[in-house]
Amino acid sequence: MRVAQLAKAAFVSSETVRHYTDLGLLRPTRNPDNGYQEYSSTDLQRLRFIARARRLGFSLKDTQQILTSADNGQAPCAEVRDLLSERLAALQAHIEECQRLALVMQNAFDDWADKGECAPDGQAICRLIEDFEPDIERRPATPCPAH
Amino acid sequence: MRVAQLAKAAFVSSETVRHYTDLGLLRPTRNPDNGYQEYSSTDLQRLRFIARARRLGFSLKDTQQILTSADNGQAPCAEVRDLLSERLAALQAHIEECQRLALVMQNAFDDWADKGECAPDGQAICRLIEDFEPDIERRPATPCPAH
DNA sequence: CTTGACCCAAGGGCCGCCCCCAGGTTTTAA
DNA sequence: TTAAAACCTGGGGGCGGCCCTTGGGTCAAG
Repeated sequence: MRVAQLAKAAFVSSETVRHYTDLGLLRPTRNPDNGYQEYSSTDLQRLRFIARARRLGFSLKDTQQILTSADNGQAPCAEVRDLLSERLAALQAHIEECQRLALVMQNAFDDWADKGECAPDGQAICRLIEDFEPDIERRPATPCPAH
Repeated sequence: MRVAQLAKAAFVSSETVRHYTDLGLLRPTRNPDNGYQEYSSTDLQRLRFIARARRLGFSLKDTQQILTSADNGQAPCAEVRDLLSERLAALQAHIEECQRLALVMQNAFDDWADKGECAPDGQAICRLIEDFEPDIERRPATPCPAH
């Protein structure tokens, strides 16, 4: 199979296939006539595996590690379980951080409902923001402004 | 003030100050003797403004836009309110997506509690993952694996 | 006069791709 | 048969918001 066929069979883009190939997650051979990449059914299995792993919340690096274990004849199941619980915990922490931020935003929005416009007094930039300091806990800023 | 002093006064790193300066958010002058950047108290005000805006969930680009409006003598309040409600909506969508993913992960984890190890049968990579296909809705993968 | 704390510019790295270029190949349709 | 459309290649840049490194120059305290 060539790039586009493999991509279609796994519901990903050709660029994604090329990206995974660059990372060494897929190992096509070369057609010596034209230099094209030739993917086997094993590559398709791996690609589908990667796509599932991604949908399960694993990073590409996680997936690479799992594949490497499997390539070495290790059963990666224990690793997979551990990794998943780590990723899940991290995701839950992330969600909580996002929720805290959402609260801060909502509170600011509500507070601002009353206040009028800044007069451009040459001093302040925008009092809405400059007067904002709800709690002094210093968060490291936007966790992830929703791609 | 020089970089480190400004940074300290606004509780950010020197690299962040330099980064904002590169982006044009801060406009120091040059000390001709040694080439050092010299920041004014206006820069400190701007930097604190930026830090607050970031804590409120605005992106650097948003903040840049707000600062530009203010520089042009516009009162940016209306803009700020609109922007905040957009960002809040996006953040809530992001949270919901993360929550869906967390559910998927939790379900997988629970399902796997029973299943044993993959025998390394030379065929499967890891049945835990390969047998995973809870619902066929194709999510675009990890939303944001918690930096 | 030497430490060590600071400053500079320029560049790469993170993550997971997407998009563009310029040119070669293969497939399809007129 | 040929021309256009659709594919392929490698290499590069871009996104966001910094952090870190390299290889220097500068400056305050002891």
